[in-house]
Amino acid sequence: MCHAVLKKSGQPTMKDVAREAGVSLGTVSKVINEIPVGETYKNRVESAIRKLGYRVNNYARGLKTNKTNCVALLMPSLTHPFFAYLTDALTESLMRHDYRAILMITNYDPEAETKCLLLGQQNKVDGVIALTYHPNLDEIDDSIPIVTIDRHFPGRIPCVSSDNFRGGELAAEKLVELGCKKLLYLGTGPEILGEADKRGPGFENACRKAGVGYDRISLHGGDSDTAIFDLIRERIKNGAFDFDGIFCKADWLARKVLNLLQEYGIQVPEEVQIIGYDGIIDYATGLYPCSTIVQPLAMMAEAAVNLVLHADEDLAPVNLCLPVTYVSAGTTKDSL
Amino acid sequence: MCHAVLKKSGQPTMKDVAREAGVSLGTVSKVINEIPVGETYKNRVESAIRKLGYRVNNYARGLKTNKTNCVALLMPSLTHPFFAYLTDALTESLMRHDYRAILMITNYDPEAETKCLLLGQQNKVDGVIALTYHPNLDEIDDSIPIVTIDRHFPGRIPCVSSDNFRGGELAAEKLVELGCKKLLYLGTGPEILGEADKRGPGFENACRKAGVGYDRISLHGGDSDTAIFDLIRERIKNGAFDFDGIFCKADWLARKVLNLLQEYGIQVPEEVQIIGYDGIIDYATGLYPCSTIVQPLAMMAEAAVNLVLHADEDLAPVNLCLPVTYVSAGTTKDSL
DNA sequence: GCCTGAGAATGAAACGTTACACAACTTCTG
DNA sequence: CAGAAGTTGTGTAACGTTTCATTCTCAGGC
Repeated sequence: MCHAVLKKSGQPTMKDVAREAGVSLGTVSKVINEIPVGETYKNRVESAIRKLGYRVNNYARGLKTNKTNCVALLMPSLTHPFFAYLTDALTESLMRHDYRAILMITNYDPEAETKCLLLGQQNKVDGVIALTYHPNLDEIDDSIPIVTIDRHFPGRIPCVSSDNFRGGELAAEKLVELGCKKLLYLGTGPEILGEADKRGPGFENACRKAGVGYDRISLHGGDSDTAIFDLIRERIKNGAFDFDGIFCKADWLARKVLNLLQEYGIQVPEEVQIIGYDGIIDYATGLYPCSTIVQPLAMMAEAAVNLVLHADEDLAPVNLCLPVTYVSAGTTKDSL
Repeated sequence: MCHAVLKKSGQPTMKDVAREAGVSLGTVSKVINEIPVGETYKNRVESAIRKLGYRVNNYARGLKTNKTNCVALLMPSLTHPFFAYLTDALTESLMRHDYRAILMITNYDPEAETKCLLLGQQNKVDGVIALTYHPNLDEIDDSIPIVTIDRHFPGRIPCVSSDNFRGGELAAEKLVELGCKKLLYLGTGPEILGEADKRGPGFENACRKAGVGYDRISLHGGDSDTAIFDLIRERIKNGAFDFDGIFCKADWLARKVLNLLQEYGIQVPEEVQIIGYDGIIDYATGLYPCSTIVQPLAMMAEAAVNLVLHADEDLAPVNLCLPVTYVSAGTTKDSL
């Protein structure tokens, strides 16, 4: 019924709407951007938009306004549940704010991280939320705001993380409270690279404060490093495994250790209690995988999004540590 | 040392490069797009680009060429490991092809699905890869190619999935081969909505062919439907649970059923054998969560990306079912 | 030596928006 | 009722690219 004038091809543009409504381009623009405009004009434009099925072309708009409503998300991988859940929360938060998420997977590769950061700039994203390891920030100019998660870079790049130090403390406090006499930390070495590495110092701090003995076994490679398990096996065989409480830097690690101990007939939590970190509820079982320190995932995502979207206002605290909580779930005596 | 002429603000543009190199805009464009150009000119332009740190503005380019090198990814959620792994694979595949992934989370909400599809059009993505349930396709014009995963819509929208029917058959065949006499399928009802629902018919087909008895208990709500577990409990209590082989529509369901059976002291795999579907290796344990039918995730991602990027050439088979494999992992007798 | 044609760089016109200066019209005010 | 002030819509110039018709240059052929 409504035979619009044949266009060469493709979607209708503002020009078509203006012609259809018998108004100027500027008026159409105002209606679209919700700038007050006379009632009659507004109605005419709106019905023309409906009739033609007009939709704003975000690329033209982005070119003109230099604002794209896109944020790049840099993640090492989505196979790690923490990253997957975080990405889910970040994306949903961005969408609520009427932003789009451009997802980039870096595979823990510094070169890829740098490349993605540059790609973000080229794509004119309004900001970047990055969970990275060693990007080369020298190559990145400061034309777009960057917010990191779990990684505090020198300079003024804001960082969002859970309160890792406090999380470590909390784990130690709980284990002591539950009767442990000799504790073990399984995590990264003493050198602090990311915020997550502060779990160890927090743990050790609380151990000292409580006057309880502790030791550490360090993962040196990435998550695929298995040397740590051989070390534990060794100690168990030699009778040198005299710990009754273990804090693991992540839940997946806690699960692996749990399996390993059970392999040797060591009862958890009766003989050894284990606390992990992350607190991602397992999709399969609907349960926490182990007793754990829970990161406030939704809060972290929301905070990161807010920081990156309001980066210009720079009333931002540079390093945001959000509160963690302890949850008992099977690998500590309080869950019996 | 190199004091470039002060620009009003922001990144250098092609115009700046042209001025710096003493050539025309067109020449710069050619160099950038790798269109042959005289050696001297090329060198002059390239060093000007390096000197100024010029980067293409993808928004200007997109406006002009109507090609954005972006593909929208519609996912219900990233908390389901299958979706997370799939998104990971899709994103990596897209990046290899020099495309960006715009991630959209729909939360299984048809309205959100429709909205995201429209948003994709407005954002001028070059295509959409969608794992959706009930979007309102009427509102979507065919200005951009859509490829679905696990969901075959009437019309000419190509669909990529694992060979769900064959997967169901395979599960039944294996259970029979391992000595099962009475089988059970836990999955969706007989109505086929998505490709995944064909696991049931495949299973039943193989059961009939093998002449072995089978039954079905259907999940009616989404993954959060717990009625099915009550039903199983009921049957166990009544002594009406006489199955020795169960095929579950997903690994997470198999895990839950496994836990439930163990709760009642039923031995797996000795008394009852279980096979799931998906085959996502658990990050925590590094193992398959149960004996399972493995979907060819990487292949599916690659296929979906190829289909969406070459949609115009339309030599595309409309419904692509990729081969599945069986893996034994603890819940069947062949893993003892 | 003139003409033709190939090859190569140029310059202007888009692409679909927004923003701003301006014009046209109301509405007050004294 | 003239003029100022306030509204409200119009038209045009960008934004940073690509594209294509055009111009320029230089050989080669007759």
